[in-house]
Order: sequence, then C-alpha cells, then structure tokens
Amino acid sequence: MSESRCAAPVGRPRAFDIDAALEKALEVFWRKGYDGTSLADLTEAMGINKPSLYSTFGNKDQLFLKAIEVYENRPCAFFGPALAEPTAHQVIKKMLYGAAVNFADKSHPQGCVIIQGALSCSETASTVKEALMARRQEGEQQVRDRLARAQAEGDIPATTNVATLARYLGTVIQGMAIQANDGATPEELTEVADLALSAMLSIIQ
Amino acid sequence: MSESRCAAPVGRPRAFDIDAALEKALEVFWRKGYDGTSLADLTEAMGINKPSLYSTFGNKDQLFLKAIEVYENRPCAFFGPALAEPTAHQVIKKMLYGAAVNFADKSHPQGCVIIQGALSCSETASTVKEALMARRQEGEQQVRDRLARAQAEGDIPATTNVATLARYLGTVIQGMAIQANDGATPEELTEVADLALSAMLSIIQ
DNA sequence: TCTATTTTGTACCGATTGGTATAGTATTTT
DNA sequence: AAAATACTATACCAATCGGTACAAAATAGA
Repeated sequence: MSESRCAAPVGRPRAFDIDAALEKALEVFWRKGYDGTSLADLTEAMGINKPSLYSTFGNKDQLFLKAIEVYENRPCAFFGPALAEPTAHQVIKKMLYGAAVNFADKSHPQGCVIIQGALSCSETASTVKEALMARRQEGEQQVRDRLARAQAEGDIPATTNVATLARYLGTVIQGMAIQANDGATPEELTEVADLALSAMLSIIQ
Repeated sequence: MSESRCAAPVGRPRAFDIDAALEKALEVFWRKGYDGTSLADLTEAMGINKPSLYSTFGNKDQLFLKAIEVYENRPCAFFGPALAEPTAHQVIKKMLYGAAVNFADKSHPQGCVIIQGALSCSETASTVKEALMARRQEGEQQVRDRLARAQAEGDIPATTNVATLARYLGTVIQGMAIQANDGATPEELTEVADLALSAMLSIIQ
C-alpha cells in the first residue's frame, strides 16, 4: 500500500520550498532574460546552491521552462479567464485591460517574460527562445479559435477576418509589454487599451 | 596647410572598411541581442580581430551604440521621412506601413534592434539598455510633438489626446516588432497596420 | 543504533567571457 | 634609406560561464 503522494520521503529533507524557489527564479529570468541571467544570479535569488538547483530542476533551460509555467499560472493569470468570457466583446476587453494592468504592475518585473525572456538571444538560448515563440503563437491561436467560435455563434459578423483580429490583439498586447518595460503606468496602458478596444469593437459591431 | 579630412593617413593602412564592419556588427547584435552576442561572434562576422575592434570602436558597449546609429540611418530609415509627411494622416500611415514592411523584411534580421537589442538583460548591459529605452522614448516624443503640431494646424481635432495617440502608435509598432520575430510576413503586418490606421483615423477624423 | 537514502556545502572542472600586452608589418614622412 | 606612425596577429590575462564530483549531514526504516 504505497502512499500515492505526499508521503514522508526517505533521506535528508529538502531545505527549501520548490515553488518559492521557482518564483524567485522566474523573477530573475523575467527581469534579466535568459541570456542575461547567470547561475550565480539564480542560486543567490533562490537561496540554494548549484547542486540543489541541478538535482531539483535539471539545468538552466529546464529551470527556465518550469519558471514560465509558474508565470502562466500565477502572475499572468488574466489570459485564460479572459478567453472564458461569454462574448467576444468581453474576451477582448478582459484581455486588453488585463495586460495593461498586469504588465505595468510594480509588484513584479514589468512586461511579460514570455515576450521578453528570450527575444534576441544567443544560440545556447535557442531552445527556450523557440519554446517562448511557440507559447506566443499558441496564445494567438487560442484567441483566433475563440473569435472563430464567437463568429459561429453570430457574436462577430461573418465578414470579419478573425485571424487578422487575433493578430492585431496579439500585436497590441505585445507592444504593451515593451511600453511597460519603458515605464508606462497602468493608467497609460489602459488608455492604449481603450483605443485598441474601440478599434476592435467598431469591426465586430 | 593640414588636410581637413580624408588625407592619406600616416602609418599602416586599415585593412577593413569601418562602415562595412559596423553593418556586420549591427546584424549580429540585431539577431542575438547585446547579452547574446560575444566578442568572438563580432570579430568573426566583422572579419577582424579583437585588437582592431577595440582600437577602432572602443569596446562592446560603444560598438553597439555605433551599430544602432547605423541602424537608424540605414535599415530603419522609414521613421524620419514618415515624420516629415505633410499631414497627420500621412505621418501615421507611412509610419505603420513602413514598420510593417521593414520589420518583416527577410533581407536582414526581423524586428527592430532598438526594441529587442537589450530588453530584459544583465546588469552589464544596463548602459545600452538605457540608451535603447531613451531612443524609444525620444521616438515617441517626436511623434507626440508632430501630432501636437498637426493639432495646432487644425489637422487633428482639439479634443484629441495626442499623447495617448502617440503612445498607441508606439505600442502597435513595438508589437509589430515582436510579431516579425515570430515570423509574421509583411502582408500580415500590413493587415495589422490597416486596422491600427483605421482606428487612429476614426479619432483624428 | 545501524543502514539506506537523499540533500547540502565546498571545491572544482574545462570552456568562454570581455579585454590587453607585445611583437611584427605596412605605410608616410623625412 | 631611415625614422615615425598606425594597424594586425598571436598569445595571453583574470574573471566568469554552465555544470559536476565528492564528502558531510540529515532523515526514514529496520
């Protein structure tokens, strides 16, 4: 009758909290990017030493990938709920305002780690670069699918090109990440969101 | 009667063309970012060795700054002419379509080195990061000033907030840089530009 | 208490980082 | 031809890079 999980493990107990350490790692990657983050940066921020890091998380690449999973579930948790809104109008609105407020939030690094974590980078970062690119494209795909559903439901005119609409939404959100990096406030980004929203509403009626 | 310039200099002549070497350096920085680019990357691409690089360009920081000057004058030469257009409508249009075509141009790295060259980066890159941030903000300031002039000339309604309009334009252009990095084609970015343009036109009449 | 097991801290690995000293070479000036 | 000057090539520097070997330490089960 082996314990399914959470059994007291044999051996010396881990002296740190995996999730808390991951959040620290995320913050460093978010602020400095993959190339700009050293193992020393990570171990210092996480409060652990290199053997613990490697035995727990694999290597720098895998730690980065686990950190951005935390990012998607915690700091950037506006995306999924926005998609689940009942109307296209509300989906778009929640997404734009969510990004505006979240990207400029001063309680963590500004912008979005999925956008800026490994944009222009070395060859050694190509794995994580491609992972981030894939996530961005998947996000846009999800928006496209959601808008196509709205179109099928009669929520968006049949003449509207939802692919272009989704790409436009992605573009504005990605631009807001850069703006947040340059110090834009939540209020300033919300004004941008207002403008983008009215543009999209004029198209989906 | 000292020659004012271009006199045959004394000593062993330089074996490479400074401007051509700068263009090669720009391409590497553009593709890999400041942190992701090593001195070895640079010397290989430029076809020179390190002492030549250091005696001619100073150091990695200064080489980067000189490379982005080349960028502004050559590959990214749509910005200045767009500002010089006679009407706000034409300024905005030229800028959006210029970015759309330029950022996705496959004859050089995609996107914009001023946006992606040192976004999230190490502390050693903070000098160039701040230089890039300043250029972005100056660019937005120039757009804002140009739109304010258009407003004074009656080209834009007095009720329009030109600061928000300029920030929105900057946001869309910065977002298009990310889209270009993700493989968006000139046509796809032009569709985004179409949408952004119609949104702005509906505001400036 | 003893053994098995796991994590921790230190110390280390070769490779690479940005940057430079030095000697040799190619040119202009005298 | 000789001297002065400036660039090039090699070889090197300390520091840091990502990653690991190894032994001490801390726990569970017997």
